[in-house]
Amino acid sequence: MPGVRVRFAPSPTGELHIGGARTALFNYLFAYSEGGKVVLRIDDTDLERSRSDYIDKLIASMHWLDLEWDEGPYYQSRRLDKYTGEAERLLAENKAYRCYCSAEMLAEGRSEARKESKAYLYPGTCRELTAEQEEAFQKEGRVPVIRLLTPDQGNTVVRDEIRGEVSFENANLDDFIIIKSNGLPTYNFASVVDDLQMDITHVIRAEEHLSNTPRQQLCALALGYELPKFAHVPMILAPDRSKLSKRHGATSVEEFYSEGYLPEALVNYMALLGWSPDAGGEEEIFSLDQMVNRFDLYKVTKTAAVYDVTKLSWMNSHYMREYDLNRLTEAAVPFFEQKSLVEAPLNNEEYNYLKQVIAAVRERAKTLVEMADISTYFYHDRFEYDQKGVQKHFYKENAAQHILKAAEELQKLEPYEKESIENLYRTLSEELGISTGRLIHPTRLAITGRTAGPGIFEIMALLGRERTVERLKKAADYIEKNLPQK
RNA sequence: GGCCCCUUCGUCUAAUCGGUUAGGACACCAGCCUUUCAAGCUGGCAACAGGGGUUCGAAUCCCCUAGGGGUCACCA
Repeated sequence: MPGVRVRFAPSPTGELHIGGARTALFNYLFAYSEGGKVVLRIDDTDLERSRSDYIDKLIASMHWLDLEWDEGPYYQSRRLDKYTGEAERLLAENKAYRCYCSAEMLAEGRSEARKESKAYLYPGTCRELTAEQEEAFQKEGRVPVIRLLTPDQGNTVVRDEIRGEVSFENANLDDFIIIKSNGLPTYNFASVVDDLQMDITHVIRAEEHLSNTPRQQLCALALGYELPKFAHVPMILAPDRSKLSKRHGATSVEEFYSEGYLPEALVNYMALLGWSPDAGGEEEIFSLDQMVNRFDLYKVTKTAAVYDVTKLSWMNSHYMREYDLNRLTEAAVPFFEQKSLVEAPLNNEEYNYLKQVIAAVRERAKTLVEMADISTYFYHDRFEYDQKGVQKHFYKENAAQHILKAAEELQKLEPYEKESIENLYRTLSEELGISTGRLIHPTRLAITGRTAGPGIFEIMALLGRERTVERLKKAADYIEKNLPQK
């Protein structure tokens, strides 16, 4: 389908939400799977809530996710003449009219309707104002809005690429506002004008916009333009099936970044929320390019998806294992910095050490934050011994002597490296007449404070002879002092 | 409340024209591997919201009910 043009049109009133990010993703996947183009448009006609720092953050998040675009960003706030121009035209063609009703009057009507538990529809009070009446209102200082004149009868049918035909009764649609009294267009009008003028062929957006679509079609009809195709993708819900909000943990792309998720994992996870590639496949790991190749808009689900952090975590740990080690190291630096383990910029030696640490721990962490967390003992020995481990490994018969003996031997070991350390431990345990585990477990506890972690010989080699021996001695000391008298 | 959308394992999902032991992934459980933890491998648990139709046959088509979500702004 040549000539496909989609747009992603966020409003800069907050950080990029996971739902918005997935909408952007689907737009991206669809456009490029069809050889089309992506337009980025900033819908910033709400002066009260739009903030320029959100625009920067939004764009930064898009780049981080690697969701690039071909055109834009365009800003609605810089295209205001387009909307007023089109509105003037509708006015001239008698397809729209000025309305002088005050916000107070409307609010009154609404609360009235609420009492009767009915939906409020603007009654069309100003539909047939005479020139004299308008002049009188203007002299009073009333500033009008512009409303679209909508049909009272018949139906407006939305042809949705995902949901099929959805029919709305025009009687339920009132003469809605297209230009506010401050001269700015409303969403339903601005987005239609832009979609039409920017030659957008497919409007792919969240399901919450489905109910607005008939209004937009009415706008397009009045403007005399051809309609783009619509596709409303399902929403993303919180685990309790309510709307996703801050109380459900991370919801914005930025938060996922700072919690230590990799962009590839987030993108991969989001894609699978509402879409799945060819049937039956066991594989669920896809790069952006692979997704583009397999994407099919018509296979997007109709059902809202519950966002579940567990699967994202699994996916993230998968990407951490598979990532190029240098890239992973670079991605990890800020997180190690945050824990005061390293200080950027790292010199060569520091970088190489960090790289080795990461190689050792990467497959044991689900996020970069967790990775930094479990790496602290590679940087300092300010750790407590895990108490369960102490019971289990330190208070065993002769544990202190064993550790001390190992320390002694390690001091003399040449060369001091992973393989030779392992050999030493194997022969030493044999000499002592104990299992290698009896030596290994207390050693791990002594030099890491933990009972779990990477291969112990790898840790010892990485830590170096000095720190290893020192920590072993310190542990032996601890055992002597704390060993319960039996 | 009106209008609109949706409903398959706990979660994400698959099932060409109606005929499958209803498949996969995550999570969970068990076993294997192993110096621990992970990872990996093997196996297991687990779903068609409910009720009516249509049909030889329904997860799939129709209707009703229930539940969830969205929307009803001079927000987008």
